[in-house]
Amino acid sequence: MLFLDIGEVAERSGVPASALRYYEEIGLIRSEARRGLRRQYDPDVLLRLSLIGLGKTAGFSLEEIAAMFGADGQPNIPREQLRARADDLQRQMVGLRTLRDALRHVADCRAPTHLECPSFRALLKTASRRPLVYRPSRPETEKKLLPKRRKSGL
Amino acid sequence: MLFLDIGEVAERSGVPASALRYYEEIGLIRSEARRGLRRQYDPDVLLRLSLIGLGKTAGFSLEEIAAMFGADGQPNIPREQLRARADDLQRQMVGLRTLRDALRHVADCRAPTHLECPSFRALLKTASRRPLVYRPSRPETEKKLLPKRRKSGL
DNA sequence: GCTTGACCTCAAGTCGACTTGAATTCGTAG
DNA sequence: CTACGAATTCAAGTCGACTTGAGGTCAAGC
Repeated sequence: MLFLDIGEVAERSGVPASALRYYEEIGLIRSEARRGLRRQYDPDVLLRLSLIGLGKTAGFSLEEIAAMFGADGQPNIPREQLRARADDLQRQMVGLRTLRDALRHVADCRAPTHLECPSFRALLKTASRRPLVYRPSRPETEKKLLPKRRKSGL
Repeated sequence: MLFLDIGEVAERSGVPASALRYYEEIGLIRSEARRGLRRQYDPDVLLRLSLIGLGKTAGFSLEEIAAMFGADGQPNIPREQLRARADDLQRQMVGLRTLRDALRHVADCRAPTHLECPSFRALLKTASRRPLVYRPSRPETEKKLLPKRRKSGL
């Protein structure tokens, strides 16, 4: 057989079997057949899982990642979306750099307490109330792009 | 009175009243008194909330933030912890920069599909299976540093 | 033929940081 | 005095991405 058992896929991809079943449930991957009860996966699923992993590290949600695969199963990522995400990352980095510098400054500051450090106080004014730690600009997701739970894989 | 109602604190700080009650429940802030049932806050709570906001944007969990306040209520942030977090941010930025560049490259790539783009394929090898999107190095948090739910504020 | 262990399904639990809702209690303005 | 609105408590719900557990099935090796 050219098919893989779920355990095989899990081992080779590093994605736990429970996650694989979950991915299938939400239609993110699929198994090609069953042997008895057991899912049989096309080895291609490994590439797909790499893509999914990449999407995740890039900060896409599973729902967004699912939308990036066309009906043919080929990844179909709009270049504009990639650029937009790159710009998100850029903005995130700028914020992180500011924060990093401020933290370092405060760590080295000689003021007796942090509260007396002027740059710490400045930081309080500026850095607060700004969500910095990864809040990707999700265009209004109208729910149900993915059916929450479905009976079987896609 | 020099005290503030919860609504006042909410308005001035931008933190919803429900969140303020939650913060109090977990011992992150406290109210000084009650007028009838109503919490009365010392105006100092506003500074404290700024600090909390800052901690959040820096990626600390509420639990970690709570640990940064000494028993006296003064913030007491170990400089080493600040440096460590700055280094976390640094690492996070490096990863983000790589990812950003890769995304831009792929967006501009002339290969017919992303899968045929060599740098995309390279990205699959390297970027995958590496948690990038903010997973701060939490030293083993042994649970129950903060009692999950407690009867009253600290 | 029997055991073993990998796999199955389905429901429920987890985590963090809150929000929401229902039922109730007050303080204050009219 | 009464109504109003702001607060209160407590339990439960939310979100995303899974994990866990109980109880059941099945293919392969001995």
